[in-house]
Amino acid sequence: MLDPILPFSFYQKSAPDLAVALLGCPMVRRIGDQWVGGIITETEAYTEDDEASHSFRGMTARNAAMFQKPGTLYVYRIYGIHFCLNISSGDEGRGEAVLIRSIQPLWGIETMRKLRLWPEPKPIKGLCNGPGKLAQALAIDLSLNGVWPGQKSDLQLGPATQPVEKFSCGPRVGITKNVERAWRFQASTHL
DNA sequence: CGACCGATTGACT
DNA sequence: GTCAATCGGTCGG
Repeated sequence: MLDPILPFSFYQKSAPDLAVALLGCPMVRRIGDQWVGGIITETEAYTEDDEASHSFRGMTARNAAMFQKPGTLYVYRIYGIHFCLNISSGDEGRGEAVLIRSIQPLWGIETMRKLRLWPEPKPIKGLCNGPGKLAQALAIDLSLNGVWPGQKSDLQLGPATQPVEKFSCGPRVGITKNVERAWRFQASTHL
């Protein structure tokens, strides 16, 4: 587990600001009595006025967590087979969130490898570098949807030990609307 | 109610 | 480069 964890006030930022602030932060997930995870390296921001966002057409049963208090986890199923992890941002009642796209795996790599069904040794690089892969490696599913990542939670985030000084912006991946909005953020240094 | 599509991935040509 | 896997939201009849 992490100590300290990110406080509520950390999440009280606009989605793009939070997306940048989360770069370099550790994220861990409890698997049995073990904690696995790594450092966040890539994020994307989504807001209510954004056609590419699930919250664009208002609150539904699926996206309700986006409108809950900052920090609340929003997990949804994509293409019927994968899960994506998001973190609610902005004020409560606003449908904003940050998609966690990639982490640098650091802790419990063997456990994550098993969860990803990797019998053979492969480059660690491909273990968590994508929202679906990340969710599989950390066993993220709908049981985490709506959860606030606190001290007692099975998923926790902490302040960056070594803040990210350089990052790049670019178009978000896999969307067809608002493609000109460069709200994908990637840490430049591999930490 | 049915058709279509999506904040993805991995296997295959 | 193409394509299937397969769930739930959205839109049209």
